[in-house]
Amino acid sequence: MKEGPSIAPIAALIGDPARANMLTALMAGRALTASELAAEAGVTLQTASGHLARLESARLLVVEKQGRHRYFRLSEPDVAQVLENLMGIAARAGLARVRTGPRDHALRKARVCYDHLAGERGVALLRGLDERRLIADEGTLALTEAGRRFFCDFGIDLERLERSRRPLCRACLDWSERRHHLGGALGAAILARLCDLGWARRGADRVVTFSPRGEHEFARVLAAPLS
Amino acid sequence: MKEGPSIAPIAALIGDPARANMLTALMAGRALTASELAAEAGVTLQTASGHLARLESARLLVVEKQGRHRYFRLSEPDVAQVLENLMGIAARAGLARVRTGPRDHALRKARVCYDHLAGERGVALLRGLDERRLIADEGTLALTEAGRRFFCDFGIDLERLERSRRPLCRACLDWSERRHHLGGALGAAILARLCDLGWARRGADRVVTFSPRGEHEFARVLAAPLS
DNA sequence: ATGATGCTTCGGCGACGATCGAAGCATGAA
DNA sequence: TTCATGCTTCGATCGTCGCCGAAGCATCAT
Repeated sequence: MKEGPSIAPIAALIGDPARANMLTALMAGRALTASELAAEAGVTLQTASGHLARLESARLLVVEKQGRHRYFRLSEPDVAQVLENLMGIAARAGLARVRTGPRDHALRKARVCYDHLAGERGVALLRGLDERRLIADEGTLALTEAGRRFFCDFGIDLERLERSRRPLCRACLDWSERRHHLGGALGAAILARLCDLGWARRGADRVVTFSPRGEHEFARVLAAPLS
Repeated sequence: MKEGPSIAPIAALIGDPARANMLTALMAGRALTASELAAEAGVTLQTASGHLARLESARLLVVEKQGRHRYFRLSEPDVAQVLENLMGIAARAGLARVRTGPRDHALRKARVCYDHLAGERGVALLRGLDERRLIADEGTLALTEAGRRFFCDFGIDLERLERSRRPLCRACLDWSERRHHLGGALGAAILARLCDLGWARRGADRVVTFSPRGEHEFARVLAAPLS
């Protein structure tokens, strides 16, 4: 009846539990096969196949064929962003999952949000960069001169990041902490570097685990103490 | 089966056409009555009543009673942001509304995105502020010293804005332009000031119309030429 | 070839939920 | 009080869509 693109079909697509589970699983940033996604969603393969076809034709997912496998991943970062935003709203509405096991604790501590660090550690990272004046948070985020030097030393190729179309720093709202963590190209690069250095490791799911030494170094040079 | 808040119920709520129409109507930032929303959605009053009750209990909407009327509005800016993000995805999926009338053109030109300016003019505004070095866009947005002085002269109380919890500048993705426009507290304040000055006027729907003089002044002191 | 694996298509079943008519309950006006 | 308006609740209907079993295609291995 009105104007603008119609959001209902897209939202309805996300609104089915099986599809939502698949999309959530893909927020870890890895590409998964149809069978894996069927298991994640708790449905049979033929049901999952139908769902995936619909998600793909709506361009929420893109597919890559490799032999007999079909690997699915989220098509664009903004899809991940919508999902993360929805989690924030769901958390406020009190729609936490019933099964809140030990993994849930690990998730709140440190997890992958599409391709950057989220959870307690993600929030501590942003606060640490702010307190160290490596990033200026004047309502929004910008790299300082000191920050520029620091990240070059830290082993991140800023020039390459800036040539991409993606924003360098982006404040991303954390559903578990209700505060911002660092997204954008820099956020992704930092997580990648943490893994390269062996300070952290990305698990099969979205959980990020720190090594003892990594935890120590992370707190020393990057993060703020937990508040 | 997994972890984190479950997004499916929230997305399903947005995924019904009637509810989506109501939410879209509320993106204009005004509070509307149940009857008005029923008309927007094209359903009877009793159907709308049920929808609204569900949207409220999920905290997507808040209600305010005034006499025999119940005024509904979006509960938080992040709800509006999810809706705008969904529009972006829907636009990419090619789900434009069938009825693309003259109002659609007006909407693409200038519209309200929750409480700030969007559309061609909104994008031109952000680009103009950037080119004039009033806002620094180093991957993300921050007010410069020159910008701080400018907006004080322009009649915006920056100190008040900064005391609020809301971010001052925020890049908001525009579904029609596929580029960023300015949101956040400053974005909202600028739109309000444009209306105070008589340069622009907010219509009953989301359309923003500029006066001839307002259009001229807007282009002179704020916006960039249309690219 | 033969079989195994990964995935898709088809058909039918079942359930959830969107819808509206009718009745009920408030609030405000005369 | 009496009536009108705005909204909610109830009950019943009906369409849509998610689901799985079974069969059909691909691709790869032997």
